[in-house]
Amino acid sequence: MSQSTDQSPERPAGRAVPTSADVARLAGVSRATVSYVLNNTSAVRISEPTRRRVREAAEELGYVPHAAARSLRAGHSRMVLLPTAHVPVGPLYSQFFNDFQWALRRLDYTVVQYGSVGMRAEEAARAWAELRPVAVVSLGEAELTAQGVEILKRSGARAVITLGTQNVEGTHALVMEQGRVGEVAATHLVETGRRRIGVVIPEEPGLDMFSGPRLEGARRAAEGTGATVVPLPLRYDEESARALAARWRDQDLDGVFAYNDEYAMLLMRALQDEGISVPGETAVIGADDLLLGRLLRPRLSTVAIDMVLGRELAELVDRAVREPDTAPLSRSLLDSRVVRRESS
Amino acid sequence: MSQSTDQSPERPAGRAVPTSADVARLAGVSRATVSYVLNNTSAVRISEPTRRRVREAAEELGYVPHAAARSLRAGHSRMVLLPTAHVPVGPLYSQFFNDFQWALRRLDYTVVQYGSVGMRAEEAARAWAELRPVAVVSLGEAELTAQGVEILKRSGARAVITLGTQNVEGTHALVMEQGRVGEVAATHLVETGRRRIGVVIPEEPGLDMFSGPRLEGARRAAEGTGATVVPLPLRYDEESARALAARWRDQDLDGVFAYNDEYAMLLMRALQDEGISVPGETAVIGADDLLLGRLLRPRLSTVAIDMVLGRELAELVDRAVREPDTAPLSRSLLDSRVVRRESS
DNA sequence: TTGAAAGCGCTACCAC
DNA sequence: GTGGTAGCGCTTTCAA
Repeated sequence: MSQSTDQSPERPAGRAVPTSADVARLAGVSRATVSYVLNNTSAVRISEPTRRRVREAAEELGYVPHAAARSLRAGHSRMVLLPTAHVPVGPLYSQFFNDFQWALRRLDYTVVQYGSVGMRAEEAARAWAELRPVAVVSLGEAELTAQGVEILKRSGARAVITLGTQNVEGTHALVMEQGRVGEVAATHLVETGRRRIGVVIPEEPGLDMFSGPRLEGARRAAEGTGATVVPLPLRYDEESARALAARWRDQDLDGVFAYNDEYAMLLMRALQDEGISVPGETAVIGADDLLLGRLLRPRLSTVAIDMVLGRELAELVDRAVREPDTAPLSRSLLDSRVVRRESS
Repeated sequence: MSQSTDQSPERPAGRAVPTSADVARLAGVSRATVSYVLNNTSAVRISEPTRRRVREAAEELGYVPHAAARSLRAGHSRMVLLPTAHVPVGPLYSQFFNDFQWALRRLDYTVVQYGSVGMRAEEAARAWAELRPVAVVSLGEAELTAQGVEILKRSGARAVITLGTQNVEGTHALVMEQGRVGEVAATHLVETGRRRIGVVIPEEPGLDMFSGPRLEGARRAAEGTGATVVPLPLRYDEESARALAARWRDQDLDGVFAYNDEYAMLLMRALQDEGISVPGETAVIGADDLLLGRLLRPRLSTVAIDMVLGRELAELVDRAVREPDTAPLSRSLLDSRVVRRESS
């Protein structure tokens, strides 16, 4: 809005952007005919010579239809909006994410990622609503309040789907049951005889939504077994790991679930440097089943997380769009299982 | 296009999406006034009571302006389109990416990521052009031909910026000089007395655009020094690494630049398992300076890559948009330096 | 088989 | 101060 907004006096050498009217003029037909030809409208028959003239004119001018005008006229779009606060990291997640995008594309949706870092929940929801997406799939890092959902639905979104750990009112909640990850890890440690179990909580921001439920899951698993669970804050650097390892024996820990394989590798190295034997004195288990964990000695035990297929999820989105009134679905997106190697 | 496209007979319980006309009706004013108030248009003075009535009406209806209609009217948008074929991996890249998005937002652009996996170059360019972005910043994974650039510019894009390894005609090319990475790595190996230098080439798809230039850079560095460079294809799994290590002595290699730290860790483990001492018999150097590399024994030498600030790049984009006629800028986005630890 | 025209939601001129 | 209204580019009904 800061620059001159009317027409385009600052458009230089390049001639103005061609519209369907330009194509019509060049082809010597009406705009209606142009539309029919370029959209292959079946309800109307256009002679082959006309079709060719229109196509050639469009080609010559480099005509590309204006999506905004089109969806304004149609009254709806097929845009699926994916708000992302942070680009998700990790091969597991990004693989899933690519599949998901690809599958939505195949279903003829336009997938648009909208980075919403540093906006408050409601403000962000308004920004998304301005784009009039047919569906919003929140990846969970971007927060979404009941109020935000209301705004989106009022502005025409036919499906709001949250893909995370929380369960927001009025949405289809696809839950990544992070608790299960902590649960299977802790169960494994308990069953192999550990009694004082640490659970690493990353201090890095943005991970709380995973680490919290994982800790809770671990607590659940320990309940009634006589084992205790101890939260262990840890920054992802060597200094922090060293400090934690130095206090290890004071805390009398004999097992640890280290949030994921990366934190596990960091901590395991620090423990070994401190002279604490793994798995003899302390068992260590990570999560994500990274290849790198297999390269350590001892090889790192881990929780493998099987994520639902992107294609499957895309179909869920499609169904939610087509039948907005079906009961909000709520389903778990991941399954967790222990892969025992040598560190536990 | 597949479903009934006119009006919205399938919109159920929820009343129709409110427009500025609805707000005007409820507030008892004209649509023009609504627009003035909600946009804080300074050229026109509206009485305070009227302003309040309009605001309350908008609030009550849950009115959110329609971005497509707005930009159609304005004749331009402030959308910056970021086509992404694959979600970029690695903390370095994603940090940069987040900064970049955030900075563009601050400059009042709407940042939209458009996943274009599985489209051919020209087809993708048309899809982007339909959205009429003011700028397109290609991350390099999505290919962009001279033809594609032409389409985008014809459809009103004021800046097309490629952020990658290639230099596409007609764009502002921000080059990530991957060659430098290979060059400093190889130089380091040569200077520390290595003569038969392997360069790992990942077999995973999508990495060629990095690995190719890195290999070339290594070749450049070796030139005239008497050292030879040997390309080593490697898949990111233990089997492939084991096979490569088994052939190691036949190839008479005494140093290797392993593409990045992850491949380096994989390979180093395989070499050690094969009884090849590192760095005694063979030096190993990776790239990216991952924390995990420091945890190995020997600690992994690496090439640290300093990426330009996202904010800086966002300003470049802004300038390119405001002055589309300035000479295409071409600048290097990264600087590389060797971090020598124990593996080389 | 083709054309004329209405109208999607919005903003910015020009009257009053 | 406020309202009427044209028109951005497109699709689709209705008429010819």
